[in-house]
Amino acid sequence: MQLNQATDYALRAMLVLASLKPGEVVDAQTIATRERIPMRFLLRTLRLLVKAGIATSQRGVGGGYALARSPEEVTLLDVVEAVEGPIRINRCLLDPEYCGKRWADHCPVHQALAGVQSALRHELARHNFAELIRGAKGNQSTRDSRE
Amino acid sequence: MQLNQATDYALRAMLVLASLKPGEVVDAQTIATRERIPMRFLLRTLRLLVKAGIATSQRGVGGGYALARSPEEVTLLDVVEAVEGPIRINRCLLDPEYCGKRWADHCPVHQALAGVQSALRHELARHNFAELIRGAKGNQSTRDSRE
DNA sequence: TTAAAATTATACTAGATGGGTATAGTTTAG
DNA sequence: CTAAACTATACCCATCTAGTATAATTTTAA
Repeated sequence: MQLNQATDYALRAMLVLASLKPGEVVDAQTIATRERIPMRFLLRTLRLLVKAGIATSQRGVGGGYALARSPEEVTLLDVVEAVEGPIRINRCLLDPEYCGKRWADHCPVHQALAGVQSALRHELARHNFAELIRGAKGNQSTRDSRE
Repeated sequence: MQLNQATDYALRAMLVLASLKPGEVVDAQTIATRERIPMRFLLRTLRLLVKAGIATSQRGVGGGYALARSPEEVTLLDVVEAVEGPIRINRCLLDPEYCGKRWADHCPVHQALAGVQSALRHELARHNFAELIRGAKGNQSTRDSRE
């Protein structure tokens, strides 16, 4: 029940991209240094973001990366699913084969988890990168993560 | 971003325990057969539930497992954390060492993820086993998990 | 007091995943 | 045509996952 390291790096890289001035690009080495991310690992991760269509890349001299759309239009969910694939909280939600066969649709565990998964995805989709770069001050969620 | 198989088994085992009449116990073999769970794996998983204090066990002839409290008082969150340990969506939420050192508290990614994690835990805590055994009909969440 | 029914406690294993590195290739500006 | 950048695979090792194996302990009851 944890996001992997690539996703963490991707989120921080996206934060850098979201801060760029329009038309500007930033190269991977700069991101790697600023965010203390292993270069080769970052390159692979950035490719996932490009493939998912939330970042763009330009090769050659003076090339680099940028956001594919405005920061408001990119959410945490976009990044998480770009790196890790679609969120499936339980494999029975992905492959009905796992759902005990007998119940399929009317399994109460399945139903409850579907609701939780949906809530999780909505929560991730609520945060966009415009909000994030505006900064953490004035954050609407002050609840302790430990509660 | 997925619950592991042990958790899935635990949830289904707990569903069996929640259906017991007061004073009744059920042995692991019965659960394993009914829920198609590998016996030895189930035994280990049940031990986690016992250690976490949400199930009780009784050894010897006629022994077995039961809920430690009423079904209303056991939530999905209890089971998930009993099996997988505390939910930490990102390791930076667990170990500040990972949080880039420079920002610590004022990292916007950290803050947003803390909010998401909190929402996830609350959502898991909303579902208890009394509700689950009452059945999936009349479920309050009909949202498609794919949305 | 012994046998059988049950849980407990470790230890092990094959395969997958996670996090990272290496090597080689392609595009592009100048 | 060269250097700066991204692209594409392939590889590596440590940890995790899911499951199995072996042995011990507790309890009931014949």
